[in-house]
Amino acid sequence: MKKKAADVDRVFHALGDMTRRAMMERLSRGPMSVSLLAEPFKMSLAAVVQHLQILEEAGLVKTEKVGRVRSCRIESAGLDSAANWIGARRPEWARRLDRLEDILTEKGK
Amino acid sequence: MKKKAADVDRVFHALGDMTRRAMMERLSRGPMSVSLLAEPFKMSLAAVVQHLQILEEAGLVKTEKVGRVRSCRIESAGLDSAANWIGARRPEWARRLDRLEDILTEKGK
DNA sequence: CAAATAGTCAAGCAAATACTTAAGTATTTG
DNA sequence: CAAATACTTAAGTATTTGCTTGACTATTTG
Repeated sequence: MKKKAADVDRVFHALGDMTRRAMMERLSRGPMSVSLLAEPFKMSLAAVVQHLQILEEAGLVKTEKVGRVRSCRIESAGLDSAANWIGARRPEWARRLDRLEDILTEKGK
Repeated sequence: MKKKAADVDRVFHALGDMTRRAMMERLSRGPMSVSLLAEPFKMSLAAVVQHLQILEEAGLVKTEKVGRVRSCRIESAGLDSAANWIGARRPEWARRLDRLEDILTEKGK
């Protein structure tokens, strides 16, 4: 159940890029095809696909090709491993505050 | 209270580098001087300081110079903004599971 | 079945990044 | 006060990265 360091590395490296984070942002609102995903970006489709590959290798995105269209969606495994890494490095008192905040927010919602 | 996109960018960019994450890992076990922090890395002290600057600009590390030694420690502001970004993009069901896990873990400790 | 669609692949280039070396500045310490 | 310590600064190099272009492969659609 332990995550390998190399996996965490891929995840953070992938999220280290502005464009790739924007793609995650887009995909977090629902799955879509490669060309629809690429639409708002001022770059070639090939470039978008290259970013997509990096996200996929990091376990942040899962894609599936049906016919001639490849559908992309967020895979939470990657984001989970990033969240865990951060959680483990944050000082204990900060984590406690978060938990408090979670509880308070729960009520508000 | 809202975080600027540029701030989140700096944080993820900073954490996107292997060496810088290793530094965070080291600092998460407690504050230390620059040269002690640099010790396990096979690179010049100057290179370590450059990484340190990036971490500091991202709000991930705070440093203070006393006499001739600069002391470094983790600052949770940066990690918080990264955690928030991830939390916002993870599908809702994943976040709920996390909260459940938190509650369960609380008992175990 | 021809044209359009949706992506794939590979080579190459320019900018960003990580790292080095070398010389310099404060601050201890013997 | 001289030597050692703990960085600091600047300039240059080499690698990595993001992106482009152009040619190519499937899969629809009219």
